[in-house]
Amino acid sequence: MNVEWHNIIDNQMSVFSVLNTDEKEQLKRNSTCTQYKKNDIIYKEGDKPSGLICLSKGKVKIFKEGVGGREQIVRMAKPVGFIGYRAIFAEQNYLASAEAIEDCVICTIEKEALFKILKTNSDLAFSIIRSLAFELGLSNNRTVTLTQKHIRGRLAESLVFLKETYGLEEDDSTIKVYLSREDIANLSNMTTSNAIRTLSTFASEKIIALDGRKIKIQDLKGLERISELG
Amino acid sequence: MNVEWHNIIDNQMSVFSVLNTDEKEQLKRNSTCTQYKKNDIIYKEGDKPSGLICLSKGKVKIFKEGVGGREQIVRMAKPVGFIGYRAIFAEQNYLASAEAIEDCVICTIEKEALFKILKTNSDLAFSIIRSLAFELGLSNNRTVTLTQKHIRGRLAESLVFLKETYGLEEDDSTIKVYLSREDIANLSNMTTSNAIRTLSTFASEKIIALDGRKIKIQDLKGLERISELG
DNA sequence: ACATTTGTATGTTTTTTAACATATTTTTAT
DNA sequence: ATAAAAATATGTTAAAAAACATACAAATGT
Repeated sequence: MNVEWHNIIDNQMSVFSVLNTDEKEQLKRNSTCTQYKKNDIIYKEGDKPSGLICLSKGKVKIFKEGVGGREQIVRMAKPVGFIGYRAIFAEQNYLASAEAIEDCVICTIEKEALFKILKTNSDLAFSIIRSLAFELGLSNNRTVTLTQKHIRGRLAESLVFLKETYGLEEDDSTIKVYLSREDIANLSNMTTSNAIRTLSTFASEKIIALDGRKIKIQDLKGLERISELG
Repeated sequence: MNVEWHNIIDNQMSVFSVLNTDEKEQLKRNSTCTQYKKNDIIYKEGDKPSGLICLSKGKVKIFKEGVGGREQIVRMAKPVGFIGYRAIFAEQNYLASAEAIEDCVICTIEKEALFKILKTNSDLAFSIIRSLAFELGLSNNRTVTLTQKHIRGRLAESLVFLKETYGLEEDDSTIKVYLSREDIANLSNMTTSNAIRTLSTFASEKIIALDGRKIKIQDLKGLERISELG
């Protein structure tokens, strides 16, 4: 627990870096950590959030079910980051579901303890306001991208997005996340068939190289060009 | 100026209702009001926000330019409400443009004055956090709707959305906003031709009645059914 | 009052993408 | 180890929506 906690709270990148020792101690006393296996559901659309979920280890997809149960991924989370923070701050139930795409460790901070500190620490409030506003910008961008770009543009953008979110392996070309073709399709608003087909086309054009779920980016500039043109 | 100000600050619906008299006075001293004519641009994608813009009178569309300059409306603002608050709180430039679709009166609160009060008033901070989180939920919903529903479903949803946002005229059926077919198309992610065509179809099915830009909803239940089915 | 532009309407064609079908490979469970 | 299930791959067909073309009406400027 302590090591996970250190990861979340004391991390330089964390919004909690603005808290003092006492405040951190308070949050810690009101938190619990849990482990999830790959493919485990962390929460489902419609559930009531009990606290702020922090991802300490592993990767998580956040998705909504649309027309006919068709899944749209709206966010890909990485450590250290929050999951489901929109619902807790909007004081609503979850509007999306979260599923572990790798084994994960998450810590949940109780809502009351968090809100109490939020009430007195304006730096934390500013941090959260900035995060939500930033995320809203991303969401509006995604709306335009997914509705206006063609299949190749959407897939190219998703690959660039995955590279920027999770980074590259030591070889400096393999995207550091291993998604099913179906997940790639659900991220890019297309059918699984079309994701497979278009990935194959990119591979035949030497823009990427495929090896199972491993995706190597061979021509980043080319990929970005396809993404921009739509 | 005073009447506009009253409209924005003292309104029950306003997030500023949590402020005390002194705080309201502070904001007022650091605000300016301007008038805009129909079709005037209030700000453009890429501009730097100078303050928090409050819409006191009139209606405004917020839109992004996508592939090939194609416009996607991401929000429709009404009085009393904010415009461009995402950018100011994310501390970014605008990611969308705002245009008056009617003659408008707007008041701009200087960023420094607003942030100063935000620093000391945690209720205001909570209000803003809740608003941003709520809006993020709407944005994610829209992403799924616009990508997954078919033309009829998207248009039906837009009409219901416009009715819920702006309400109905005294006749209890005419939507209280007068948009061009092009704007309706840009709200619903379709071409102008398809918006015109599908509106005509709805009219021939007696779901709506058209008279110029006036849209009467004749069968709300039917419209909602089409929207839900996609 | 007239010409010009802008908005509305509708038919036809073409492109894009989903749906469907069917193998083949890989993973998982027993 | 082997059967069953899931994931991947690719070809074909069908449906949806965009693009294009053209006509007409309404608003606007001179």
